[in-house]
Amino acid sequence: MNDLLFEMALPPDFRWDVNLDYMNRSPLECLYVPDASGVNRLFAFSGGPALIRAAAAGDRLKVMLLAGVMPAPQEQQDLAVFIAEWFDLDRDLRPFYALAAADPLLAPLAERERGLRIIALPGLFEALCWAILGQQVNLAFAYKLKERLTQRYGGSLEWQGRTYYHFPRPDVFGDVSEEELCTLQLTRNKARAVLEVARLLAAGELSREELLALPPQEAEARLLRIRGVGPWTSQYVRMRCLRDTTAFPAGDVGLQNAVKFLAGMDRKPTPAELIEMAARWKGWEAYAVFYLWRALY
DNA sequence: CGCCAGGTAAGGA
DNA sequence: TCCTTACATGGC
Repeated sequence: MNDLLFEMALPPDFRWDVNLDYMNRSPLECLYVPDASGVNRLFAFSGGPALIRAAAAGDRLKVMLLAGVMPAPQEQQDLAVFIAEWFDLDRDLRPFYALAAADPLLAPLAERERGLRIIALPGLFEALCWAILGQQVNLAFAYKLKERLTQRYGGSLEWQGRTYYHFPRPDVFGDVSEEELCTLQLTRNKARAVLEVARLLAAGELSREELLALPPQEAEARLLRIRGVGPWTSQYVRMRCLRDTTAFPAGDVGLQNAVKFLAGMDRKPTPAELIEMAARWKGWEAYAVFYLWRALY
């Protein structure tokens, strides 16, 4: 099966190969599978899972169904929205590039990575879990934790000798205990936080729509009320899920290392120093962070 | 073995 | 408000 579902227009200042390079940054990623020309990802539709492929052709992005159920018309519209958010297709990056060109740290990166978008995590549950799992552990381990969570509780579909997974839905954690998650080597705090987020989402006490409707500071405050969600996690979720370009995870050790490296410092900058520095990137702090992260690869 | 890793909560000055 | 400290485990 290789049905073309629809095509999407790609904006200026977008380069598919650069975004694919980003998606190829870790072979441990379990929620999508990029290759030389496109990316495959499993989605959960009402009729069951479907393996979707996105691949660029000129200034269009082709979205195909590789295997699984045919999504209903409304689901295809939702899919188009998801993909537009995933690759931040509706963003006009010209102001960011104008700002970056005059910035000593960003200028070389903006040139090297030109056309890179913030690759989003549009699902709030996935985004919160990914942030929680990534707290205070190296990325390789965080990917393994995510893979274990996904393989045990998510959905899957096999296609051409490979198994694809989608992230679990929050409601499947209703009867899961902290102890059970601890066997996957989550710490007790991570297990508790994941279960709490799952419960809030399943109960409708937290939703992406609600957060998107709030002013950034109030969305921030709502996220911080969740035990296990601190400043870094809330900023990270604003940046990667709510797609707030002003989010700035100042406590991020990857950001600290990137700035230390690029600025030739003999120590990591403090969060306060980074916040001061971020004044140069006003309105585009999240993009600055995303590009600065790329300096580490 | 020791240090670090895309932090957070809790306790105390 | 601004320090400490415990947590907890893999990667290198």
